[in-house]
Amino acid sequence: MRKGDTQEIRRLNRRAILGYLRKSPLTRADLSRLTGLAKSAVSRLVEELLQEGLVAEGASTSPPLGRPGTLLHLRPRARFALGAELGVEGTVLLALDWRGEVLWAKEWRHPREAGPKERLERLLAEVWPHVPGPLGLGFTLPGVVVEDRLLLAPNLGWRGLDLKPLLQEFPLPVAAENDAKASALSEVFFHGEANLAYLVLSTGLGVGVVAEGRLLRGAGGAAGEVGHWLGQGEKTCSCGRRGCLETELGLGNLLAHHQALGGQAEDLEALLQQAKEGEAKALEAVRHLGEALGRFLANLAVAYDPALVVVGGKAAEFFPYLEGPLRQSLRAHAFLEAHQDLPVRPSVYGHLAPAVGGASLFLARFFELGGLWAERPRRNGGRYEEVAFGDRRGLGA
Amino acid sequence: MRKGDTQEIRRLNRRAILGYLRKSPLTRADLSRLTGLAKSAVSRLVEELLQEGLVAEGASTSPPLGRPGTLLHLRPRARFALGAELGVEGTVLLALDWRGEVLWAKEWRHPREAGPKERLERLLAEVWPHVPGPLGLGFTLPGVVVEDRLLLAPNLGWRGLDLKPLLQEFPLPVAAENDAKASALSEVFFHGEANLAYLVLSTGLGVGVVAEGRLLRGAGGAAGEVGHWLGQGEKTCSCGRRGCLETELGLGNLLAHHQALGGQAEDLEALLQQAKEGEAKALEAVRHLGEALGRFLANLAVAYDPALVVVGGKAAEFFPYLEGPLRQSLRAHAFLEAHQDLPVRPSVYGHLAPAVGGASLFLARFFELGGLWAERPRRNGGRYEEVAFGDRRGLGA
DNA sequence: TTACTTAGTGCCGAGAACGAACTAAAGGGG
DNA sequence: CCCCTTTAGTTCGTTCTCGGCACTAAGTAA
Repeated sequence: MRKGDTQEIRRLNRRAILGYLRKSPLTRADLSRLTGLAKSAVSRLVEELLQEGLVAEGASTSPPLGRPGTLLHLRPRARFALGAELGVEGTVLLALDWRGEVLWAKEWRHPREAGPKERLERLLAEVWPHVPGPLGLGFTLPGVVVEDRLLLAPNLGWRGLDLKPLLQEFPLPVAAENDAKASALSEVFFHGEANLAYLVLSTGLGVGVVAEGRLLRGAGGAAGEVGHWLGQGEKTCSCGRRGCLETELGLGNLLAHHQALGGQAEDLEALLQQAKEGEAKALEAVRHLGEALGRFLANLAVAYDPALVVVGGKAAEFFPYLEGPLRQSLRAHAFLEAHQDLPVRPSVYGHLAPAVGGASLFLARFFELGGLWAERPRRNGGRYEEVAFGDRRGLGA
Repeated sequence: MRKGDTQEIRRLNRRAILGYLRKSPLTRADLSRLTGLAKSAVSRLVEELLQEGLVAEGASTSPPLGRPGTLLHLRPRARFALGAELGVEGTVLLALDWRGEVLWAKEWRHPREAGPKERLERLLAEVWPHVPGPLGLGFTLPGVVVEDRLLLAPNLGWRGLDLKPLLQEFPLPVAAENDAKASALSEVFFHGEANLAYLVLSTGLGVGVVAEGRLLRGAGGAAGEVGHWLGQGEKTCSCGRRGCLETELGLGNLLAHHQALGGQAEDLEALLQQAKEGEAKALEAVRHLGEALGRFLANLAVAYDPALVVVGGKAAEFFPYLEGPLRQSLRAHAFLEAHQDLPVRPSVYGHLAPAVGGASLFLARFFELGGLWAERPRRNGGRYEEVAFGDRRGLGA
């Protein structure tokens, strides 16, 4: 239950101003109208933001009548964050500014058997040259993450891992998050849709859900692990159970199905190439997957009722071939009319998406705090606390 | 993006004080420590609340050392709300105070073919004698409700209904909500668990999810319509599609299964009676349902990751017989270890639960506003706006 | 040149919290 | 019996932030 004082009011109003400026340049008068704040209050806060170098003055407006205003805009690269993905294949590290622009990115592969300690130490070595500067480092894992603990990551073969000791080695604030959840957050942060589901479909299947602008984490960080919905199948999943949806929809099964049709593709890259060339069996296998995905999306739609579904992971590359059958199947299976034309689009960041999501953890937090970063530094040793808005605790807390 | 001024500070701090007092009586000094507010600020706000009759002074504490404090508590029945359920069978109307105590309740049945206009007019007639007084009337429907519009209620046979014109007839603030969502809210409001799923299982199946104290509604109010997840079945659902989970788990199918086993029960009441008497076929049918429910809950757990599942609807009455097989099945099918012992319990309000949920819409809102009810009366004609905390819009809005 | 319109600043008052000093009310020890 | 310690609660002056009004600034139109 958050208490209020004058500093809290200042934070709320700075947040509002930065939030509007993030979308487009505005004059002080515009901000006063939009926020409902008095012009004098806006002027004062803007003056503060100018001093801090977060905001800059730009061109003048030329209205049909009256004195022209001075447009204010956020200064590009005034603040940025690092993001990393610890994926099954390798690691991606990048820097991202508040506009979502990737300032630089670096990737490396790793031995199959590399453990968490080894991989995080390599990451630490890569991060060192870039501090100080970034707001923080957010990194993602393909598994269930809660409060810097990794409960289970079947596709990495890791489980029950307390990351805190490793994270304390880093010379800047660090946060860990599930890959789908972080990706979902980056979508809402950069594209503004407050209700969406971000599907990560590669070997595994997971979804990050944002509802009313807030990430749905659940009590133990496991919300959205829909790859482990039990279906009618009988195949054994990497989690050890049988019949998980992931065994049907995961791209491993796409390859297997293609081979069962008599297709010749040794990996997904080859299969994708064949689809691009119009090879019939490849297209048929993809069509089959798209149909199953459409049915799955119909279930996703009634579970979370998103206004948008973003497809990420390796499946995003197959999207042009998946899209048709997927939409047709979704239309046929949707519960509500509104879901028949549920917008579905591929992720824009490609394979960088999870790392972008990681960085957006800190960018989102920065704007949530109204840019008051230096003034409240490193509470809890700099651990990131919450990205979404408002109290995490609710009515009964 | 909410702005802040001094009134907002006051609201936040009144909300904090009322929130703590709602749980137990406390002295001013306790409140100061808990909220972090200065003693003087607490005294001033408490004085205000005493004047308004929301809070009263009670006994003195007798600490081992120092001056005794005066305990403060919320005055029972100082505020209350009306709640109603427009169910398939009939209508329930009740009054509920902030402690969750049902002040009075009234129920009536209605002709099968009664339409929304007819039923709401009857409700209006029953409500008239009780106004003014209540904070508002929240009523629930077994269907998809968004912003006072009922999109679809298969089990009522209603669809695409704009309730606003009907609701404007009421002489107090009115809000409509899905039955499972409202029930879920009442659970979090009265029992304090911020992450839970409230299952309504009768003829239909739906779930209300609360995550971090906020109701999960989705973009179109359809989140949690899990009764319409498509499974492997082939039975035709009331929604017109085939294979909805509801056709498997709905209690209609329980009765059918019992009959298929050779059981003799003409309705659920009779079946329940037989289960109570230990009749083998009844117990077997219920066991079968419990097993399927356990599997379903494993899926629900990975979808929303609640810390608690509450079972409501007619199924709550079967809970003693469902519980064993359900837990066994859940344990066998759970994805995470944490979900193996996911607490599952029946709703405490019995068949009044949805109406209690309706009333809790207004009670929750009242506390969210820090008890500033009369001061912000009837914006939008008294329409209830949001129950959950903070901005509904998020990062990108 | 003047009237009008809109942008932005300066100043003061209001509301709220904070903090320090103070009073109130208990128990315990000499 | 008095005084000391401890905790509860109040009073009062200070600080912070916004709101509102008056005012200046900078355009267009007549």
